[in-house]
This record gives sequence, C-alpha cells and structure tokens, in this order.
Amino acid sequence: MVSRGMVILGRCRFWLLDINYEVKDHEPQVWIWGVDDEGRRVLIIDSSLEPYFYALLDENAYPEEVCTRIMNERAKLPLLLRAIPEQKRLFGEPVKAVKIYCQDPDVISKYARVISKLEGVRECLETDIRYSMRYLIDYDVTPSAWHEVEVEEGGDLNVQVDKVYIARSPPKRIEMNDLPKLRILSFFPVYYASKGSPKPERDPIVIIATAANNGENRIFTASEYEDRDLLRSFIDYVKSLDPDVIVGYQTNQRHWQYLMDRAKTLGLDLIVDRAGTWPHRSVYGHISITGRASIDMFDFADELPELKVKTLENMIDILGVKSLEEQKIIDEIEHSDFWDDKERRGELIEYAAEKANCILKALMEMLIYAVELSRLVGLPLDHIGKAAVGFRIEWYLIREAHRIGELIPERTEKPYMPYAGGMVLKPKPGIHENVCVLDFKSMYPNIMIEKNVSPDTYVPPSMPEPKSGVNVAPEVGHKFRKEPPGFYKRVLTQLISARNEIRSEMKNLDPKSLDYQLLDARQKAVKVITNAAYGYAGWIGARWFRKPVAEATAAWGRSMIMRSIEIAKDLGLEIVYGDTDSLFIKYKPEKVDMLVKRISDELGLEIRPEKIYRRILFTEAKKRYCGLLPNGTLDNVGLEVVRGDWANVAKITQERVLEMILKENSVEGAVEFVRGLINDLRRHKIPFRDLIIWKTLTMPVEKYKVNAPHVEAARILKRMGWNLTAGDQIGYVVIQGSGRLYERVKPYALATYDEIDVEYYVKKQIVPAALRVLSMFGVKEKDLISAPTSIRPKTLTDFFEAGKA
DNA sequence: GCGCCAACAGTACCA
DNA sequence: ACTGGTACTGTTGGCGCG
Repeated sequence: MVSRGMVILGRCRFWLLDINYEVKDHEPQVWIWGVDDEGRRVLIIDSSLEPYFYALLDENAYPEEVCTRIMNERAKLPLLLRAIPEQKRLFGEPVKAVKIYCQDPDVISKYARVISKLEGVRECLETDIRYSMRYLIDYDVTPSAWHEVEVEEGGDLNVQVDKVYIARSPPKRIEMNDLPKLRILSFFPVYYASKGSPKPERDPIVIIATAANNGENRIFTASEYEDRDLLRSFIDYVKSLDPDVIVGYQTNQRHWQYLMDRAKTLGLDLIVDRAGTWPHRSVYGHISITGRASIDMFDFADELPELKVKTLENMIDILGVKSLEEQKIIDEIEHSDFWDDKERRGELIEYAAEKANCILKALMEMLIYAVELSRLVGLPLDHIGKAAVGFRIEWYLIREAHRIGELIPERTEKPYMPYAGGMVLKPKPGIHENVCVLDFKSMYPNIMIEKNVSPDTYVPPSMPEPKSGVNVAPEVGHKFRKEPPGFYKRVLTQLISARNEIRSEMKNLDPKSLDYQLLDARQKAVKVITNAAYGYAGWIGARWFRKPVAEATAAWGRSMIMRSIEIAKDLGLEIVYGDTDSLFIKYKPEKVDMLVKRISDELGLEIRPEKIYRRILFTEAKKRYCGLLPNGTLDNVGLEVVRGDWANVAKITQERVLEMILKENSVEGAVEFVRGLINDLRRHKIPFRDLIIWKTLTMPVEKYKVNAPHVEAARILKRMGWNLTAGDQIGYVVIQGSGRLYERVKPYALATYDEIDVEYYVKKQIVPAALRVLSMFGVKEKDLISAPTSIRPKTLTDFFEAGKA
C-alpha cells in the first residue's frame, strides 16, 4: 500500500464470488464480493459505470434530432443524463441507435417506455439487462475468476469482510486456474409437521444439521417443539463461521423460504449474509445471500442424466459419495413420528447429520464443474445452477454480442412454429455381430460453422443475394451469406478450438492431478455450451431466435447423413441403424476407413468410429437397443432398463434378460430367470422399493384432463396436506382392488406389501419388459407366467437359421 | 351393457 | 423451462353387437 495524501492506494487480487448492486439516492454502486490471494474476504465497490440503454431509431430518423427530443423529456424523466447517437448492429444489420444514459438503473424500464413512444424511435433495447450483469459484461469482469484491481481503502461499512475497497478502475481479469480456499457450509433442516407438509407459521424446525469443510459438524435441535433458540444459534453459527459458500438440497424452492417464514413467525432476524440483509429471491427463482454463494445441489440434478428420481439420497449415490445401501433413509412422512418418539429421535438427528455431511461431499464432486461453467458463461456461481440451458448459452452470447457491437435483442413472445429435425433410420431387428458406430463429430455446430448459419447471416427470400454468395440449405431452401463470418460461426469456432486446446493440454497431465480435473471440468462446460447452440437457435424464447437457422441446420444434417448412407452402400457396407448424426455399420475395417475418408473429403465434416459392439440387439423400435461392448459391459439405450418410469423390478428383469441373451446366448436361461423372479415376487421376496413407480407431475394437479395413476397418487397426498407442484416426482405402487388402474394406486409411503397387486407387476411390468427382448425369440407371455408348456422356446440358433432362410 | 379399438394425453427417452 | 423424433402406457369415448 502506498499513501498518497489522505488516500491509501493499492492493488487487490481477488477471486469473484458474488456481485450485487445498491442504489442510494439514485446513485448506483456495484458491490463485488471476493476472496483475495491472501485469503482475506474483500468487498470492492465500484460506482464508475453509468447505467444506460438504447433507443433503436427508424431508418429515416435523424439521430441528433431524436437525441434532442429525448433530452426534452427531462422534465418528466429527471434522471436522464445524456443521449448519444451510435452506429450499432442488430441481427448483423447496421442500425441507427441512441445510447441513453440515466443515473439510476432501476428507472430504466420506466424511462424506456416513455422514450419508445417518441417520434423516430422504433423501440428501446437492452432495458432488461440487470445493472450488475451490465457491469460484468461491459468491463469484461468474470464470476469465479481471478482479477486485479487498483483500489483505495473503503470506509467503514457495516459488512462482514476483512477489507472494503473502492475501485479506482474496473478490475482486470488475470489468468489463474486455482480456486481460493473457500469456506463451505452445508445444512440440512428437518421440520416437525403435524399434518402433511410442514407449515412455517405452525410447525417448528426441529433439527438443522450442518457440516463445514473445516471438518466441523454442528447439530442444532429444538427443545421439544420450541425452535427459537435453534434458529437463533444457527444464525449465530453461520455468522461466526462466515462461509463463502452455503449449500443444501432444495434450498431454493423450499428451505430458505421456510427458514425465512419461520423467522418471521418467531420474530427473529434471519441475517446470514455479509451485508446485514435477509435472503432474497433473485433471478430464475434463486435465493441470494449477499456476499456468499448460495448453492442448491438440486439445481445440478439435471447435469446427471443417470439420476432419474431426484431425491437427495439418489444424488448422493450417483455422485459416488455414499451408496443407497449405506445411507440411512427416513421418509419425510415419518419425520414427525421419529421426533415424537424419544427412542427414535436420536436416529432422526443422526440421519440429518449424515445428510449434511453427504451434501457437502456431493458439492465437492460438482464444485469445479460449477465454477468452470460459471466462468465460461459469465453468470455468478450461485446463479449458474438455477439458470436453464437456454439462459446459460444466452449469457455467453450476450457477452460476445457486446464485444462485436451487436445490440442485444429484447426477449419477446413469439408464436410456436415447428420444423423438421433429425433423421432416424429403421433398425434391422435382431442380433448383429461386430457393429461399428460412426458418429459425426459435433455435427450441428460444425454445420453452422461450415455453412455460416447464423441469425445475422440469414438472407430472407425478399432480400437480394450478397456479392459474396450464399449457402442454400437443402429441402428448405434457406439462404445464408458466405461472408462475413456470422455470430454463431465466430462463437462456435472459438468454443471448439478452446476445447481442443484444453484437451491437448490435458494429455500432458496426470489424470489424478487437480490441474487435470480443472481442465476436464472446463472442457465439459465448453462442450455443453457448444452442443446447446443448435437447440438454442430453434427455441422461440431465445433473444436471437430465427427459425430458418435451426431448420436449415437440421436439413443440412439430414442431407449429410443421407449422403453418407449412399457412400456406405456404394462401398458395399451394410447399415443396421442410424439416428441424426450416427450410423451403425457391420464392421469391415478397410471399408469403414474408406467411408470415413470419403465423407470428410466430400462433406467437409469429420465422422469417426466411436465404438464397436461385439453384438447388438435391435427390436422393431427406433431409439432402443442394447449393445455388448468389447469390455463385456452392456450399453442400454432407450429400453425400459434406462427409463425412470418403470418399477425397478421390471428394470432388473430386463437387464438380466439382456445379459443372458447377449453374453450367454441363452434364451432358456432368460426365461428361467424371469419365471423365477415372478415366483419370488409372488412370495413377496422382492424388496418393496423395487415396486415403486415414479412419474413426474408436469403441471399442477388440477390441470390434468385425464385420471392418470401418478396424478391420482398425487391427489391423495394433496388431500393429506402435502404441497405438490409441477416438477415434483410422485412414487406410487399399485394395490389390489377393482376398477381402473388409477383407482388402485397409493403413494408408496402409505402402502404395505400385503396390499400390493402382485399380478399387476407380473403382467404390466415384468412381462412386458422381458418380452420386449424375448418376443423376437418366439417367447410368449404364457411361457413366462404359466407352468412350462410343451412348446420349446426358440433358441438363438433357431433364430439365426430362420434369418438366413 | 359389454368388448373392442382408435384417438388422445401424458411421460421419458435419443441425438 | 434448448430442438424435433420416437415408443410406450393408460384413459376416454365411440361403435357394433345383442
């Protein structure tokens, strides 16, 4: 630090943890929360960025005149500062715009409404960019990344940090990969619910278990049903530990709201942040805790496709933290009973403590990925999980748009217009040996690059063709100018080469090293964003939506796969199946090599052998198959085994049947297995949990037109006082009785084994799952259910002989 | 009133 | 709340039959 007169100057290197803004007397300040390179918690305040938005002008308007007209509104709009003409682009087209500065970011939308009515103004743009995001974009400041900033000592604010600084200039990004040593706290609350879902105005919090990454485990319990001290001690503990990251499961949609409502009921101040404010709801329904990153592990459930039923226990299992078998599981329905029972209360406490520990470990499994995604996309760490895929890519695009002088289109409502997508081939049913899967490498992104498909290169039919020429999409005829490189081409080229660089850097590293893990997380984040670009282009909610962009990309994809099939046939290769960007081919090494070469020469796209199946089984159905890999594992695609909406008993059945068929060549063995399993089930020897069928409520219960089983189960829970909303997953079982299926279901927690309609599970779960595979070998339902018949099921040999005849 | 069947609703998968 | 293509279960309601 250097002292110059009264002001103490210095530099601060920090890692950006959180950002918010404050407005006092219409003067905005950006507050950047970080951890510096010596482990101090810092707050850097910058008020240098003037809020602004744009007015887009009519083509024939005179910008200077419009500026005058705008500034004449100052009587009505006193916080207007300046209006300056600017040349910008919108969807690649040069446009006349006026940049309008105004003192307070919170009045922008109101001011824009007035200004958009002025003569010469077509509409206002960039009015919906939050001031803190504006700051990040304009100064190229990046969340979850290191920066250096010139600072002076800040005043004595009432905030919980080691240092407060005033920025003398915007922070500058520096390339440093490592994470600072973050203090992390996980918590797991348990509520006492007298009836149905706990209600904060009625039901106490009886336990909050916590786990911190310094090894500390704390458990806060109510004294019987009195939770004031519990909540107070929890608040005090958070303050004293002062974590940078605070993590839980379902904290955004549930727990923070409950804690807030409960604190209100008890007359307590729920201040657990660094600025003396309550948690508050922010963008995308996320709960913000100022100065800390509040992370909800539930928001990362979608990143794990093998996680079908999104319970905390399952996530902990999938992430490899603790297997389901090792975990204590107490259903929420039973929490109150456990608390009431002095004998079992300890068990409930132990359960909560275990969950808090596992949540912490689960976060550690995902943190570097979340950090890399946050840094790549430019959204703060605590927003990135909650932001849907479309918004992640959009924020990446917004940053790029700003760099190249593109105006950011407003988010508007557009009518839904479907278009044709990828091409799917009919599979050749049966078992095939030695099948090679060829995949186009990043097909859609590469098409967009090669054909310069982009919202800003689209040439509508009414527009004259540019001199540089156009690429014309097959079938649909959409035209895209060849030059200059479009927005998507630039972005995607950048992403793909970044990923290649990362991957080549990884080759020189030990896969166990932290550097490797960081790079791996980074390349995954880049891949996700790259692959989402096509879907984004066809999303009507996208700011840069242009239907022809997505439609043409898909059309080029279809023509390329069709041409590849022609070449393959020309080479005498047999195609067994294909979907969008893949071909399944009877493997002949030399000919496949030639195919790869010819496709890359002729189509300019790389296709490569992704894997070889020793054997692969197709039914009549598309998008469903099972392949045996050289290492002896099975690839199950689309079949009941991988579906979350079949009872586990059906999945076990099918998995074993597939193993018997593909590995052991034994139809008889498969049939015997199924028959045995049915017997076991009839004698109640299959675990109850394997009978639960899970389905997602996709809308509020009242909105359903038909009586579906899971909806009926949801209605039962609702009647008992449980809150259920769209997105909730309902686990139910089928019980004995008469009438429609939906009249014979119960939420699993309310049913006993004795009530179970075993025959439903036999006829509608086990048998269909088994026959999906076995019917092609002549096996019939009666072969699986009734006593053995005289008809011998066909063997594999029979099958092949029949096929050859 | 019953069984059959096609249309539809609803869900989850693949790329 | 990224896209379209697809399979599949269960409900609904119309139809023929008697």
